Amino acid sequence: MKLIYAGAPAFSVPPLRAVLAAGHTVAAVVTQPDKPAGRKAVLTPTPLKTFALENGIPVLDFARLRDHAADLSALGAPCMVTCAYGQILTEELLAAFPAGVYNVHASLLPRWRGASPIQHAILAGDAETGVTIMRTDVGLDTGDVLLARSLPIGGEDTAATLSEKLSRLGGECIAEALALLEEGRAVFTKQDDSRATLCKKIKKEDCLVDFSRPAKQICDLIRAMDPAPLAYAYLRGGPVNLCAAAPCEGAAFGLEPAAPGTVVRADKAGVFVAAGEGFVRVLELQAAGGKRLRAADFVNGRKAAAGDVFGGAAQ
RNA sequence: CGCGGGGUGGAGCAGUUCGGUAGCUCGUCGGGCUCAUAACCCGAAGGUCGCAGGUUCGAAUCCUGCCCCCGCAA
Repeated sequence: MKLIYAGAPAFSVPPLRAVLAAGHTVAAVVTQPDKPAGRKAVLTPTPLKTFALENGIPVLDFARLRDHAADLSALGAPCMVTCAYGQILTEELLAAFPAGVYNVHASLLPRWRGASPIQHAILAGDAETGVTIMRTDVGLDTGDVLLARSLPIGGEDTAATLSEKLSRLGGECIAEALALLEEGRAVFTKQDDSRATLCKKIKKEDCLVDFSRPAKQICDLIRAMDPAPLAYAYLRGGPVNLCAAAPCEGAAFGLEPAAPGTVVRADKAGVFVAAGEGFVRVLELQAAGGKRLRAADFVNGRKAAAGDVFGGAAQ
C-alpha cells in the first residue's frame, strides 16, 4: 500500500522500518521542523527525519501541517500512518486520506490518551501496557481501535527500556494492521470513553521527589522519568537527579527508621533514603554539572553521606 | 551571544585564591589475618594534570586561544 508516515522521535523509527519491511511504499515522511537542541541551540533534525533521509524517502517538515492538506493529497497516497508525530490533525487533513489515518499509540487505549503514555503507565504502577492501532478522528487519541497488543511492565523497566519494547511492538502491530486493511478484514471497536485517562506532557516540576510518599511510588517516579527528564530532589543545597532506585525493606539492610528524606546509609550498596513508607535504595545519582554516577562513586566522591537529608527545595 | 558546573593514575574527588617534589577515597595486583568475607592489616603497580601557545629559573596552578562532558532553561 502507498502511504504517508508521520512521526518525530526515536520511538517512531522502528514502526516505519516495519512498514518498509512489509513492502509498503512510503510516499513521504512527515515530521516536525528541525529544532534548536542542547546548550548551543544547534539546529537538530528529528530522529525520524534522519532515518528517512538515510533511506532516500522524501521528507516534509511543516511547522503547521494543517496548512498543507493539499500538499499531502497531491502525493496520491490513500492513507497515512502516524506515530508520536505531535501535531493535532484537522478534519481537512483527515479527509485527504480516503483509506484513513492510523495512529500507533503506546498504551492500551482508552487508558493514557495523550502525550506521555509510557511514563504515565510506569508512574501509575500499571502491571501492563501496550500498543494500540486506532483510526484517527478529530479527538485526542479517541478513534476506533483496530488492533491492540499488551506487554507486561517489569519492576526494572524504565521509560527507556519500555519505550524500546513498545516501539518494536508498535512495528509489529502496524504491519499487521496494514495487512488487515489491505485484505479488507479490518474490524474496528469503539473506545469506552468512561474508562479513558488523559496524560499531559511531563514537565521537570512533575519530577520532584516527595520522600513522604511510599518508597514504591517514589521508585515508580524515578523509573518513569529515566532517561529524561529525570526525577530529582535537593541535597546539600543543590538539585540532584535520582536516576535509578529500588524500594527496599529496612530490615534487609539494617536500616533504622528516620524522617522522610533522611539518608540512613550511604556506601557501595547504595544511598538508602527513608521514605514515608519503607526505604528507597538509590543506585544512580547525578549532581548538577556532573555525570550520572553509580551510588558507590557518588558516595566515594563524598557528595552524600549518612545523615544528609533530601528536601523539596534548595537551601 | 540564555544561566551555570566541570575535564588531575581504571572510578569518584582534593589541590588552582597566593606558581616550588602529584595527594585522598575506591578499585586493581601481591602478601598477611580469619572457619570465612564485600571486613581488617601491610605492600605495590598505575598520571603527557583536556589540547595548543605564552609568561617564568620553575606552571595542574598565572595569561590567550581551542576541544570535550554535564545541570538548568528553551
